[in-house]
Amino acid sequence: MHARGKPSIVPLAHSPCGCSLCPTRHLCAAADLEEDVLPLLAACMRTSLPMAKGDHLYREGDPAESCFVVRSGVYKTSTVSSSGHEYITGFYFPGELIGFNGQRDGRYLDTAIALETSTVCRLHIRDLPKLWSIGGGPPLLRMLAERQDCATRQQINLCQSRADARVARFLLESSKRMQRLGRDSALIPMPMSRTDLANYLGITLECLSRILARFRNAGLIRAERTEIQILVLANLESLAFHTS
Amino acid sequence: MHARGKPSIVPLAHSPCGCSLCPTRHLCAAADLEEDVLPLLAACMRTSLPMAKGDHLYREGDPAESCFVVRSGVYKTSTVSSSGHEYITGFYFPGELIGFNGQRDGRYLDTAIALETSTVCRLHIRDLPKLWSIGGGPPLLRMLAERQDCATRQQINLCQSRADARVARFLLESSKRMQRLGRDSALIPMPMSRTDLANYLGITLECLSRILARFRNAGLIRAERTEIQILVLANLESLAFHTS
DNA sequence: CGCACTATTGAGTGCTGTCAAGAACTGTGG
DNA sequence: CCACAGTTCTTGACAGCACTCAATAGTGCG
Repeated sequence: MHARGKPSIVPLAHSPCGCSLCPTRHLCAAADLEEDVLPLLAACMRTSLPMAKGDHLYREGDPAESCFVVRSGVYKTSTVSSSGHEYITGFYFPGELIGFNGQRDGRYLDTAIALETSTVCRLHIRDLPKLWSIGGGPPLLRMLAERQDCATRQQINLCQSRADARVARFLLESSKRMQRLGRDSALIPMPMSRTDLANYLGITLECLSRILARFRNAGLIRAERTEIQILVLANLESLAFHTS
Repeated sequence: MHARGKPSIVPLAHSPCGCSLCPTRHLCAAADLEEDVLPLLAACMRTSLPMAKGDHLYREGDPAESCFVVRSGVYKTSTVSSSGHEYITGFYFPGELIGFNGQRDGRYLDTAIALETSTVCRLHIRDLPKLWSIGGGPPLLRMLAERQDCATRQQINLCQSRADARVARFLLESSKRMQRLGRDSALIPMPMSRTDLANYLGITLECLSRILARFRNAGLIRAERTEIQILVLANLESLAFHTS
């Protein structure tokens, strides 16, 4: 139940981050701030050393002294119910906030794990006043609202009883994410296992596998182990919003 | 599609709120602040006049200049997908934050409607710095994290494919809410229609009706139109977490 | 190259969605 | 207080889809 697959807990040592030079600064709070404020923002944050696939950023129940913004790579969060079942609650790409739920009662409510070599920018909670004083308040709130919206969209997706609609919507959602990152919006990276994705989508592994096969046979996608290419966006969209 | 059932848009006129006298002050940000700071908190907020059942607090797409804390009554939020289908995204009881998603891009992402005679405390976004300066920052963040957690829990609930488990978990979740409000945790108010609840739970109206009947026949609950009484909590819990 | 893990494919059962009808409730007006 | 109409909720029958169990194929790693 308490799978301590890797030794390292919580982030690694942190080096100061040069927001001005960060290739992903247009994705996080830095996007809302003037160029000359970025050094001040950098003084509030610390960039982690690269974390390896499978490393824990934090664990459910750990004291929550920080929240994080993904700088590179991908993370997943999961939580364990009282019945012992594990639920994947989200995937996080660069520019996305992670670990804020710890502010509810001072302890993280989920576990965050890197899905590939990844880095985060760490914001210590005690530095929040400093962040606020340099005008970082509104951008932080914007990112919080974004995270909220992401959860709500997934909530809506899960209300669709049809499994193929869920998968289609996941692909469309991912496509928008890639577009936001300035990447090819037709090329969806799949760093997570099929098991994790099925769990996240509330369907079984077998069902997901079948649906991907169906999509592939219909010529809608080209599905590989670690990435999916969208070939016919329109058909995917009609599937995603098909009532019934 | 654009159902303007009621004339009044956004809140009604606001009167200053006396947080010190508020019967629900231990549920919102006021709970984290010292007694002598409450007048300062009150200066940041405005309490609405009572809103009638069916009144809109705000509508999807409206400019988002405020967020709200429910002071009394119940609200629901809903959003309309591109296909025109409506989704109920949440129910909000006293002390719960609502309308914050508007901070993502300055416009509300959902529509909020009162389910019974209700009031809210309004926080204007331009007053956020003032709120922060009196120490209201951390409590606000706590409430944001709470809202986030609520969405995540619902997301997890919807991952359960079994409809009876979803209903059982909704009842348990509601029970905890009542406990938090200091009410009878076995008495779940149902101000929403069965249609809205089924929508929220991602099942059909008929299925929800059948499950409630099944629970009732099994002696687990006493189901009325506007409230449900939990009779055997343990059995409900075993249903909620029954794997499969 | 062999092993362990992950992913795909197949067959059968059960639950939920759909369609349809009937019952109960709500609010209005006499 | 009652009658009535509209809405909301409950119950029934059937079909389709996703889950379960089971076996096979593929992948990554030592």
